[in-house]
Amino acid sequence: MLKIYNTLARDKQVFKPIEANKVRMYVCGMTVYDYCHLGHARVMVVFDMVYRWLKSAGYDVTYVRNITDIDDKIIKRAAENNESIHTLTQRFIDAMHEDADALGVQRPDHEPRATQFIPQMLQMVEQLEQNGLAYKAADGDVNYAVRKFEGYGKLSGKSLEDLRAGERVEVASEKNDPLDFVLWKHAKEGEAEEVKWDSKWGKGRPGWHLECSAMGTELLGKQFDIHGGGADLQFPHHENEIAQSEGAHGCQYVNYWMHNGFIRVDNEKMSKSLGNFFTIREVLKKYDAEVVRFFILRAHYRSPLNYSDAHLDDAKGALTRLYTALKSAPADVGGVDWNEVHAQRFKAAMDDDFNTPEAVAVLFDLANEVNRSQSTEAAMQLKALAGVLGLLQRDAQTFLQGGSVPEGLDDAAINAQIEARIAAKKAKDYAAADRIRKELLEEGVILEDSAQGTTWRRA
RNA sequence: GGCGCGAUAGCAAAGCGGUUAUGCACCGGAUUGCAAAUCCGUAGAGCCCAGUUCGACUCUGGGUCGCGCCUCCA
Repeated sequence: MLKIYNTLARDKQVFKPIEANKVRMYVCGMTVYDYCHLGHARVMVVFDMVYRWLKSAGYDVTYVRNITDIDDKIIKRAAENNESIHTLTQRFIDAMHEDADALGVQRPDHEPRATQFIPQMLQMVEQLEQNGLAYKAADGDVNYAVRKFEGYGKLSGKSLEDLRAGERVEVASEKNDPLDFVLWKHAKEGEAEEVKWDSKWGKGRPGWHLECSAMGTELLGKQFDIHGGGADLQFPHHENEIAQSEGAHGCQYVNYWMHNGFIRVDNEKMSKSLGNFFTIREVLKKYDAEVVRFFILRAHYRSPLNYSDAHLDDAKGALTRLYTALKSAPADVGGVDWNEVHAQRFKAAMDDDFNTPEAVAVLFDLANEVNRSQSTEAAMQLKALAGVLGLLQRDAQTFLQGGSVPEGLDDAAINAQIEARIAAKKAKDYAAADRIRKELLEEGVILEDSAQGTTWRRA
């Protein structure tokens, strides 16, 4: 029985899908004006894990992760680069897919782009206007009248009074209430034609919050099961989505809200604005993508996760132990035997709000079992179980010999040295054998002797 | 200022009202020509102060500290 921590209830709740055996979930994706950083990697990997676990549990899952391809920052960046927003966003969408693929993130069932759902967005604004929740301001923007929506703040736990009390310095605004947010931004002079769409309120473009409500509704319906995103989206983004969708449709929007914790650097949130971010591709130059995925999954998705080379090194060492246990595992291991004791512990952990640290601990216990018993069944079970998390699916030797920086000596050179060392050992010339081993070690190659012969891996 | 989250061994990170989390590092042993890998074993924890309880790292209250949101942010 799966339990999910629902931000709306601030508690773990038993998961009950709207439609038996079907799950419809939506995750806020990227605004594509730059390369993805590690924080984006965490969202992608975490919800990929959720997606995989739901499917593994037998659900028919429809997973939507949107792409914001129209937004102030995109317009600004495109102007700076003197290129069209389409060229800009397409480039970063491609880059995002490369990063996601590297991290073993499965493609969502739908990746809607905001610019392809403008009619649905306008329709929603119209509905909100009819329901008395939207108004056109003097500056031409169409805003959402927050105070007219009962229940505003139910997700973030903020009341309108609290929000007003905590208000920051507000720029001069045409809003009826400073907390109102924009549904439709009027077009400004000098803006490219490609960022303007016609509407009954005049030319303009959609507000960010509106995009997700409209795309979610279009692809998943007025009410769906799970909505995810980073913890920073809880307010105002998700709060506003609720106001829009429930205000327009009059029914509950989402049943379970999930929010992942941040990646931190030196104990501070990694973000564009703080400038302390590392892009995924930057990190992948130094660390194997599976190490990064493992690093993310060995922490609970709601906990903060500090990024540093030391922690990545630690994750690499741990993953190496798991792969070492799989050295003689067959390539094709088949499915998981869910009746086996480790699998049951694994399932219990995953069903408890996706407790991947606990699930990973089970993997280590199973690795110990594999090493002790040399059982092929145990090895197959380990690989199959890890596969549920999108881990350990490569050939163990490939992983172990790949190393973080696949450069230096090539395989042939290493094997030649190993042969030379075997000859030296046969001749009882241990000084020569040790010298070869030491030289290889200096090249980052670690030798391991066993009854079956000598194998090597990269440090 | 308002709202929320967290504090676990050297580092990272979970569960649990009483019985080994787990990984890395450390110590002892097995194995090895010596290593590495592996196995066996030891050691090491729960921010502070109260309370509840036969018993609290785990529950309650109060502190302290850290982080996040209240503006675009995954």
